[in-house]
Amino acid sequence: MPELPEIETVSRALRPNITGLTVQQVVKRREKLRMPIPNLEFLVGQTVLGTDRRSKYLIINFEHGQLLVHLGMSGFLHWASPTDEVGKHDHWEMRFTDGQILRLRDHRRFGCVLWQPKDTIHDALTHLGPEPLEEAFTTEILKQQIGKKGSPIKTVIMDASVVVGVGNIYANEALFHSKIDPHSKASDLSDAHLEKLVIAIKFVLSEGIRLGGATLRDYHSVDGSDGLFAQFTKVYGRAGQECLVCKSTIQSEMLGQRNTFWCPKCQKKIVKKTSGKGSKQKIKK
DNA sequence: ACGTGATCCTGGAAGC
DNA sequence: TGCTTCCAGGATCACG
Repeated sequence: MPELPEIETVSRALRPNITGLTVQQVVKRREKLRMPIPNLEFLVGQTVLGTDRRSKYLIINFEHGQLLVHLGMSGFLHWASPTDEVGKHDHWEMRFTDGQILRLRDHRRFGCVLWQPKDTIHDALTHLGPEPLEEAFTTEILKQQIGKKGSPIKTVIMDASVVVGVGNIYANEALFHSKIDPHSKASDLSDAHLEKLVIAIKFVLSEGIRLGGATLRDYHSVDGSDGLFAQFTKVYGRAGQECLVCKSTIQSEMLGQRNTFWCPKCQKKIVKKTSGKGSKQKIKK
């Protein structure tokens, strides 16, 4: 389940190895992932200038544009040599003139490969909200993005048009760290709550990156990755277990079709009271 | 305009 | 043991 920290980790790891390589061949073994893979034969002879990330898209830079690779939830890139066997779910690859092959494997096929010509923005990226780890992502910006949205705050922060890169695991964890009940209506949050939430989102994503993408749970288990995942999550996947802070039982429930975990004691449901003149924020148990 | 929920896909876990 | 059912997830689309 690659989320923002995993993509950032992949981008950083890939950069020194791929930069400067020249494409010899592009091989498409399956036409359709989540979206059709475009024909990219025009990349032959072009040299990789570097890698980047926008939202959960890995960006591979070329002189005439950018290759956007989304790993969906089960996708990953791996290096191969010409003699390596092609896996059942190796759907696409770039071969370079030095003999290395970069393969996209994605058994659930939720990923996609897109091309974005220079100085244009692909349709898939136009509606995206701010990057959570940039300084420009502030309490004020989050407040603007939320506007009058009355949905549960957890659903709202997972909406990529509000802020990108906050997947289910990080949404659960960020709400735990900010002590906000996931059911709270987004528009009911005060500036103080939003400030805590912004700090928590930045914190959990940064921690994810620091741990090299800790949430690679159903990833091919490289030794120790499971341990990192368990060490990272305070509420996600811990329904029925003790809260690590207060020992209350962690609750779980489907919210917005996603499994949601929270501590009923540490996390308070926020309800805005609109009695009489003006409105006051009140924290309700 | 906004909110909700179905859909895509498949390996592995859980249940019978 | 072997079969079936369920679950995970992000993005998109249809509908109310």
